[in-house]
Amino acid sequence: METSNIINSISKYVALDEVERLYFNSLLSPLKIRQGEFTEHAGNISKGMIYVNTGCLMTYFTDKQASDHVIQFATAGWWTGDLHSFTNQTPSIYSTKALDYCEVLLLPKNDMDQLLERFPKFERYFRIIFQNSLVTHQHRIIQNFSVGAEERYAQFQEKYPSLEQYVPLKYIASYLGITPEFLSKIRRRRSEK
Amino acid sequence: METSNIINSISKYVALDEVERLYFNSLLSPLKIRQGEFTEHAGNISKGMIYVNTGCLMTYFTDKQASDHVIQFATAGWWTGDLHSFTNQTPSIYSTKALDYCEVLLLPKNDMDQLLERFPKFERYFRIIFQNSLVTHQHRIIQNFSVGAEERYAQFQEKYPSLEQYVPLKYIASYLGITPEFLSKIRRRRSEK
DNA sequence: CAAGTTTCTTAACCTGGTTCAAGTAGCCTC
DNA sequence: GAGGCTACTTGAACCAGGTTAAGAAACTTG
Repeated sequence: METSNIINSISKYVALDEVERLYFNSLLSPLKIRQGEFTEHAGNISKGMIYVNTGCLMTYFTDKQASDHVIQFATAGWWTGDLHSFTNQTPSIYSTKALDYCEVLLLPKNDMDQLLERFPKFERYFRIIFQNSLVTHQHRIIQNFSVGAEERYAQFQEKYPSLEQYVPLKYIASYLGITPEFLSKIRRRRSEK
Repeated sequence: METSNIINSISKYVALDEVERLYFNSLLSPLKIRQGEFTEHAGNISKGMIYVNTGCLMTYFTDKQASDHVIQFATAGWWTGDLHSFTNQTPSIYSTKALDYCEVLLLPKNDMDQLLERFPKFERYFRIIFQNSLVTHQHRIIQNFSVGAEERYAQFQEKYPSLEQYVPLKYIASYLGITPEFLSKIRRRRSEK
């Protein structure tokens, strides 16, 4: 069943009965996305929150100089999307692209609103998800200020060991806030030790 | 009444009845903090989430080279504290210091747990607070990568116009991720135009 | 497998921001 | 109002990381 992963994940935080499970399932649209395709595109309004079942997506921001900045990779078990556009239903500043063949579940804004209205239990789940994510984001901001690119790269590898296999290095560079050229330099420097 | 601000703030997101208001009030400890004093100290376990009624606090991280990095300023109407230490009741890596005479409300972990257990309505409030904060943090990460220090400073002034009056420049520099010396240079460059 | 496209690397040069060291200016406080 | 803090500024030397341009691998797709 396509939604068993997410149900298991939610069950770690809140206990769901049969009615809740079925209702929640009914709100999710399973999507299959080929490598290189987009689930969200900057300029459009977010279609919804995206839960990743398999594969890997990245969401990134394109600045005025037309260079991209990766803000998140999402693999199995993660939520992704543009939270601001989702919340306010305003045009998104981010795009989300599949780095891989992906199977995801889409939860549109209206459905999420109804879900939370009808079963406040899910408020708890999302509160915890956002709370944890917030901690991670704070930590990332600090790391970007207080440690150099080489160490950030090492930490990235430690934290997401599987990612480097199938994410192009240039996107990892972007996530780390450096250029692909400089990441190359780091990798070289390191291999010489 | 010391807790009227926070009640008003919550009421923007969820409607509270008299029982809920009274119970919530009973969980909050009002604290008066003199300038320079700490509400939280790195190494200790978080005492709770802190809601600012008046004044201004900053929370910062001290790295291995003993230099400080400001992650947040909190003025009236904001929550602050170390969310990671709060959630997991593990020693904090941040310190929170009053830049000013402050009046704050403390919500300890146990009390928050009980509050959420008893009145799930509050889950919704905190879910929204964290969700919004997450959007802000994502945005800050991107800005740090995609725009230079001078523009970041300009954005900071625009976003928090009142702050510069009573926050020392060195802390603003730290928040922006630059040295006080470089902020000085930026200010000079700008005043010459 | 040949041709085209994208990713990754290398190297020379450049720049935004740091470091260090000194000086100035605004405080408290006695 | 003199002495001692702490905040802020200046300038010179320096460095982490960016830019540009080119070539080498690695993957498409015909």
